[in-house]
This record gives sequence, C-alpha cells and structure tokens, in this order.
Amino acid sequence: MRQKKKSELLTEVELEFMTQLWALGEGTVRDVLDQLPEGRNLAYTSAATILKILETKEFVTSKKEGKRHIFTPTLAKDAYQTRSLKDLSAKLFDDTPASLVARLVNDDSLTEEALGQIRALVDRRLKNDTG
Amino acid sequence: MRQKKKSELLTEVELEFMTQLWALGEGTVRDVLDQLPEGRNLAYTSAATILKILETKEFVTSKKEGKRHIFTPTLAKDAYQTRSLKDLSAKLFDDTPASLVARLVNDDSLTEEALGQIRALVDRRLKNDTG
DNA sequence: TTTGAAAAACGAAACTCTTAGTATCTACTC
DNA sequence: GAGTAGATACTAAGAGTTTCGTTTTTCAAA
Repeated sequence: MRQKKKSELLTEVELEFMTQLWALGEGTVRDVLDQLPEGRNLAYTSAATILKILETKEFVTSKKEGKRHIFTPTLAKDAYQTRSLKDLSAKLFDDTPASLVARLVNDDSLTEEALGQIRALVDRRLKNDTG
Repeated sequence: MRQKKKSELLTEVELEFMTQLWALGEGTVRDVLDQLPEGRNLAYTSAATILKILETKEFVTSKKEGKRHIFTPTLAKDAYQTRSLKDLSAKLFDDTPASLVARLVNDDSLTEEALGQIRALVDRRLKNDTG
C-alpha cells in the first residue's frame, strides 16, 4: 500500500508563482497576477488554477477574506532552495555537494567577486563550527 | 520569427538514461537497459523510445553497427551539470551563485569533510586565477 | 534460402502540465 | 431583494512525457 510517491518539487509554473508569493509574503490571485513580469499574459482563471493546484499540493494555504482568498506559502523559499539543491545533487552530482561546487567554481563565467563571496561563506561556516 | 525556446534540460527519464550513457561512454538499447538498477522494470521498447527521443533532441547520436544502434552522448556530463546549475541559479537564486553556495553550506546535513573539500576547491581556483 | 530471434520503427494509450472558457457564487449597491 | 462586478469552481483542450504493444526489418544460422 505504498503512497504514490508525490514529487516534492515544483513545476515550472508553480515555481513562477511561488516566487511571487515568496516576494509578496502573501497575496490574492490578483496580487500574484499583477506581480508577474510584463508580457506574461495569463488569464485570471489560469492564475487561479495554479494557486489552487499549489494549495492541493500543500505548498500554500489560503484563508478567505471577504469574497477572495489570500494565499500564503507553507514552505519558505530557503527550505525549497535546500530541497532543490539536494535533488540536483542526488540526480546529477552523485550526492556529493563538493562536486557540485566544483562544477560551479570551474565555470568560466563565474566572476572573481562571486568566487570571493563564496570563499567568505565557507570560511565563516567553518569558523562557526569550530569556534 | 523567433525560434521557439526549446528547453535545453532533460526530463526525468531522459536524465536517467543519459546518466547510464555517461557512465558507459556509449551503448546500445540493451546495454542501457541492463545498466538500470534492480527493480526498474522497463520494457525494451520503452528504452528504445527514450533513446530515440534523446536522439531527436540531439542529446545523443547513434551509429549503426550490424543490426543495432550504438548511442553516444553529444553533450558531456560536465557541460550538462553546468547547464543545470545555471538554470537552478537563475530560477531560484536570483542568478547569484554565491547565494546558491550559501544555501548549500548552511545545510546542516553537510559534513565537515565536504565543507573542507569545498574550500579547497575555491582556494585552488582563486590561486590559479591570480597566479 | 528459408526461418527465427533480436532489433528497430511505428503508433498510441495513460498521465501530467499548462492554459483558459463557462458556470456559479458572493458581497455590495440601488 | 435584484442587479452587477469580481471572485471562485468546474471542466476541458492541447501539449509534452512515459510507457509499451504491434509490425516491420535485419542479420545469421540451419
């Protein structure tokens, strides 16, 4: 009786919407729709459908206020970032975060500045652990 | 007359197959099928279809040898790793690789050892650039 | 040269994802 | 309380993904 393995990852459009909600904190269908970039012409009902799906998948909850729903993420962006990285690491980097970083820092398009920032992050984390 | 932006990313099953091909270097439908993990019971024709799709999408080429096709990746794993990281960075990390690494190194499940490896990688890269 | 096993080609069913039209509901106004 | 504007609910079409059955081809062995 194995639970159908539900994907814990967002689809393309779901991520697009969650990104807006993370930025807004919370919002109605209209709020999210208005937040979408220029040229992204999506029908109101489409946006409503996406948010409904996100609620079904429990990425957001909604409370009713007057006649409209206000949607709030149940999963923080940080947490989803971590989840996505774990997934990518597992699927493409043999579950070895170091090899993921290796690929990242060997990318020529990475700036010197970004590289410096990365080292600072790692150093800080190492200091905190041992301190 | 803009070219319809075709996704340059592999689907779930396509990635599964490319992973086998990357490990094998090259192989037939049978080779890849045999390489799949225990319990992954996939019909021969399914595997053939996936490889055909990968060929259509130009992730692999094939040459005929006797009556069978031998498939070879056209895209190295390294290159696809870079591509995937760029995509994730753009979609979820505001195109800022440092923030991606930040999320990675702040993950509690990351071992001290992995952290050390990561710093070594970054240091080596910084040395090479300035040396 | 027939034939048989393995491979490839073809076609399509089942499913998910994305989008949106139509119908229904809800709260406010007259 | 009837009308209306704006919201939600319902339904579904179209595209892409995953899977595999059936048909056709191909090489080699009898």
